[in-house]
Amino acid sequence: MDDKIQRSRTEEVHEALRLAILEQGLRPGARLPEDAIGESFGTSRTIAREALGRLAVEGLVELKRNRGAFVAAPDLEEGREILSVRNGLERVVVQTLAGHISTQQQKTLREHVGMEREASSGTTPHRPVRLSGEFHLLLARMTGNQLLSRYITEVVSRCSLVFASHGRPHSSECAVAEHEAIVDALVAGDFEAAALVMQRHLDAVAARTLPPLRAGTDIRDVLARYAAESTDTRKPD
Amino acid sequence: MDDKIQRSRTEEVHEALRLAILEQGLRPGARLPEDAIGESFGTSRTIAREALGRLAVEGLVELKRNRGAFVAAPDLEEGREILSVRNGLERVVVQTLAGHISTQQQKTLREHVGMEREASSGTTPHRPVRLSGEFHLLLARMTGNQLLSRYITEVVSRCSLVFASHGRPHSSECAVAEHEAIVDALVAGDFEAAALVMQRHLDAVAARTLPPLRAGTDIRDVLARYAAESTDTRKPD
DNA sequence: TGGGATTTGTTCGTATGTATT
DNA sequence: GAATACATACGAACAAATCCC
Repeated sequence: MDDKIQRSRTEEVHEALRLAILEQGLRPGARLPEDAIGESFGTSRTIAREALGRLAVEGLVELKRNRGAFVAAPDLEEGREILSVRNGLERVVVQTLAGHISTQQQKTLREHVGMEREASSGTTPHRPVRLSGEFHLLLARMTGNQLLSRYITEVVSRCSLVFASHGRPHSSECAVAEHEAIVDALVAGDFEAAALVMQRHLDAVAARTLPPLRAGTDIRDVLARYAAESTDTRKPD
Repeated sequence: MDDKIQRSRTEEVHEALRLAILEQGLRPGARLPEDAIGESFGTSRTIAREALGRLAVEGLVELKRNRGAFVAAPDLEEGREILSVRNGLERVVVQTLAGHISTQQQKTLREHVGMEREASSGTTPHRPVRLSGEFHLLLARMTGNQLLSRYITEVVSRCSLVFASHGRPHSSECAVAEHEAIVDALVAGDFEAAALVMQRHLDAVAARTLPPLRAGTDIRDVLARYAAESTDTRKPD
């Protein structure tokens, strides 16, 4: 018998696709035909279809009725929405964690930040970005709150997608320092301080990646925030 | 041709099942065989299966490998986790809304609270509960933030499930007064005040339904929060 | 322990709807 | 504007796993 846990075929495909999207092997807007996916993974359309369905729930792919699946291409307005939610969730994380960091956990966090620092001087392009995201996932998991972990995973993934769609390569050095400050604050145990550092960190990330709104960018991106003023939530298609 | 929007068969079943679970037509722990569902809705297993998959992502049903689907039966620890997350999300809601309530929106909210007040003196058992949940959904939708709406929908649903599993019938009169206070605070535009009222409201809800933690409760519920210190997230099955 | 009944996991074929020339 | 090409929506049947007697 296998000693690795039996994982459904669907979950395998789901995870693989997810990685491919986040690593930008599949770019935002790319088509995802069930046939092609099934063939790639040596399975049938049914599995591919189910995996796509779950990715759609997570917001990583967009499902268009009778037209198929596409890698989600969130616009800047959507990016701001996601960051707004993420802010609230990360606040819960630091609230839960502040003053309850074990020495073992502290060690784990310090080591991770160390890896980030190393990677930041390396040449691989998206490795620092991935590590940066994993820092937040690490924190979320330490809360022991499964739902919180799931949501953080989701918003971090979607943030990556937003950056992939609109961000230009940015130096992530400052992010490392900010992560360090977060760990310090959590260990110190002052919740308010930790919350503030976290919020400023996320604001900084946002500023680095969603800043422009300058001339030359897609006009629709600019208009979106004004269109959002009207509170209708239904979108015709 | 139909003038109502074409909705996929899957979505119909998904929504119907969801309602059935929330209205407690299907009790927590109940089996959900694909066959039976398909037959009930006059469709095949494929549709039922997909609907169940999505409900699983939302946390309303639990999928056991090769054993089928069951209505989720969250334990008290899970209930606290959900409420913790919900607290953070609702905070974002009031943060976004405070001071930005249009007169039309105010009217809508007042009317809803009015309905709640009426229903609270009625005899139907779960109607006040549903209305109470819908109040929060209403607020979430008013933010215009789609992700936030989705998450709030999910946590509100799961809270209902927690209450269904562990709550005893509780008078919801006080909840109406609390909802009123929230609207007042939002209209007044003081975010901090609104956040405080919202948090106290959720704490009150929690206290009414998940109060114990006294001697005699399941010890594992108490220990779980300490066990969370160790950061392993995998559960064997 | 074992075998039959039941339920899920998966595949593939047909119908339907959308985009394109 | 109609016909063609293509991809999805849905369903029926087979294979494998689990449960129960």
